[in-house]
Amino acid sequence: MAKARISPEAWVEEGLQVLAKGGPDAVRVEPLARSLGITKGSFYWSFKDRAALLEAILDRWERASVDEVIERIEARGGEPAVKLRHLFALARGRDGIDLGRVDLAIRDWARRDEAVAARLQRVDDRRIDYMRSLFAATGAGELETEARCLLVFSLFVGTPFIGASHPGHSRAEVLEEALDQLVG
Amino acid sequence: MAKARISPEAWVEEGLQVLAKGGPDAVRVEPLARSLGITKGSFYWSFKDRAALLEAILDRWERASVDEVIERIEARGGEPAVKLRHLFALARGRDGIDLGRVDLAIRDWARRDEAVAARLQRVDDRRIDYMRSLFAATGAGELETEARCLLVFSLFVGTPFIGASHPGHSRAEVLEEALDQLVG
DNA sequence: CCATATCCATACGGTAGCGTATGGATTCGA
DNA sequence: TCGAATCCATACGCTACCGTATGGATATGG
Repeated sequence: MAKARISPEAWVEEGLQVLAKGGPDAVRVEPLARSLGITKGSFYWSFKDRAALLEAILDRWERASVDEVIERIEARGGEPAVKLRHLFALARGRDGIDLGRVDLAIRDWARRDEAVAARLQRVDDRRIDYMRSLFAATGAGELETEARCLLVFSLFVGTPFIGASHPGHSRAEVLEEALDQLVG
Repeated sequence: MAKARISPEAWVEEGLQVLAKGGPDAVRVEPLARSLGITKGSFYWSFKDRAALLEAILDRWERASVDEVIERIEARGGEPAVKLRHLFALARGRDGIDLGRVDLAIRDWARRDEAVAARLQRVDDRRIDYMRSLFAATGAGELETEARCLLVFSLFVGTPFIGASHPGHSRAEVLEEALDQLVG
């Protein structure tokens, strides 16, 4: 759209949007250029090739979905249970980009790309480390804590994938109840 | 590989494998033909086009991952809690094909294709209906039951997506503990 | 004001897959 | 056994995208 000059970050930002909506296979240079109202000549000035863009997208995702999220939660403070719910909400979305969808796309992507899988493992470890520290403050057993981490995390990951309905209740209600059972 | 003639089912079977490994974008006619040791001339005899194959793949998945699974569980019988664990295991894999991976690929696919989303919703509803009937037999509250269904289901869906490790415990251990907390 | 670095448009060759057309091979029924 | 139906190979045109090359436009500092 904008006739103005495009920064490398703009490619990454647009790439995140497309990744969220269509998966990594949909992140293509020429369509991206078209939706930015520009040609790919610009792209190959800023990036070596398509792979370099995907790298940059993953970098941006990692920063946004771990560092910045934890930073915000800690800045806001509160009880561990509050922080846990805050974590749940904040990891979903932020600013313009839908972090939840990006997250899902990357999880699927990781299943067929080792480098992405390694990066995802690092990200998940860091998130669960943080979650564990919050659960630990509530004084639960070790294995029990681990199980709750997995439950909360899979609730976070799995829920948006699930297409079922709950007769008589909204998904939000059921989610709320599930979190109650887990974090009190 | 086989020089022999190829049945339409063989295309679907191979398509499921590829879908599980690489997602719907990887299900392409010519590569599929090559891995079957044949050319696409055969394909366009049995199928109208690529979309028809994807349809057939989804049909096969729906039958295998709902009807056949529930059928087997009921045939085997047992306590509801046993059936729930049985369901958990059986929905993962069967015969040659890795139903768990297919499931994940389709979930991601549903995020960008309405028809697939509708079908997934139908499948998930049927699975959760069955699960609800099992939980109901344990005499839990309504909303609590609904929450447990969502938790078990998201555990099923989310776990294989999660790349985190659990210091001191294996994933299987943690999963076992989580299921204990949910179904007893 | 001009020279140079920066950024972008256009054109090109190359690859991969889709769907069609056409004819050859193989199987099957009468 | 011999048509006829079934199944498959090959060749073709078409589209979309990747990455490169080259030159034009635009900014920027001296």
